Amino acid sequence: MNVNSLTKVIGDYIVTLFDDSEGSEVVLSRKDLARKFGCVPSQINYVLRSRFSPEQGFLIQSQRGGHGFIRIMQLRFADCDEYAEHLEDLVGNVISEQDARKLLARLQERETITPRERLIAEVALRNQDENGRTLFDLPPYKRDTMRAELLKKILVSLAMF
Amino acid sequence: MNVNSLTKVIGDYIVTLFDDSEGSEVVLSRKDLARKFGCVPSQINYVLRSRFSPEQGFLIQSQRGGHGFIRIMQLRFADCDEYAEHLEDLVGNVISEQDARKLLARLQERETITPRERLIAEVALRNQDENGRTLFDLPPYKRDTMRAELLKKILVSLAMF
DNA sequence: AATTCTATTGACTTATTTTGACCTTGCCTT
DNA sequence: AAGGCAAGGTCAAAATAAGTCAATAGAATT
Repeated sequence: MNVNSLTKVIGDYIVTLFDDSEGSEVVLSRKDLARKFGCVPSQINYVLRSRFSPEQGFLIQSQRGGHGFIRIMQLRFADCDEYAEHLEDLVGNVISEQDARKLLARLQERETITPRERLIAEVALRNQDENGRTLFDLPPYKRDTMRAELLKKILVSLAMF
Repeated sequence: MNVNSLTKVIGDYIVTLFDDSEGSEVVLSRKDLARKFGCVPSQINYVLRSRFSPEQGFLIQSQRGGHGFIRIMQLRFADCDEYAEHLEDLVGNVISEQDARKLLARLQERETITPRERLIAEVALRNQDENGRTLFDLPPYKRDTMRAELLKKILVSLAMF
């Protein structure tokens, strides 16, 4: 009983391609990849959509027809200001509890933040949320904007470090 | 159900999983766990909410759908309750901005927390303070108690040495 | 005895992965 | 230039699994 979904396996494989190639881009063939993992080609699109989106720091370029290909490029940032800006875009003006947690998890997985840093952030966010709910009786939308504010402050402060 | 509520049994079981596993994380399936203990799946959520919260030093990451899972990470040593109590005393029910900052600085100097961790804590505290002042127009005393609460939650969640 | 906190349950909701049928694009051959 | 073939793209349904919420039940506290 395999605990990993095919999507994860393929996603991990693509990440190893990045490691091996040491460049910031990887080119692959949808058909071949699908055959390699014994799945339907559209599964590859799903992997790309769910694991290599611009949100997650990747850009994808592809070509159909005879000599089709899929190119995945990893975004890089010139300086910490640019990175901070990217983070602010990522969070936006409003963010749900779930999305905030997912973002923190992703950052931790990528070793942008440590588990302890993530823990502090989560505790701070939860605390604010709880106060908003119980003390000030704030509507969900207000809490979502306040969550975004706090999360941005935290992440941007770390980006500068 | 004094000593052996199902919740306690399941919580203890999860703790044994931590002992058995080498690392500081455990991955489980809500459905299987529920079946193992003959309860409804949502009971597992209750166990997690009540025993494995970030405030208690755990982080939870989960995924729905096919190959769904629940991953619990333990970020502090289980037996620091004593020290945690000490921290609660240290912070007290009320703490000024200056004292909070001094405490964080001291902890950082002692290398109990890293500079980045201190930064997150300060950002969170300042953010809460500012909201309290500008958004809710809270009196200083209230802000001092809320500051103490947040600081304690953060420090206790790390429960460090 | 009343209240309040903690636990249990289940109906309903949301999210993720997998699969396949059908669509679009573009090189290449005729 | 037309048509064929070889990519890749889209979309939606099915399968699977977790989350939420509120009603209830049970324990503990006052």
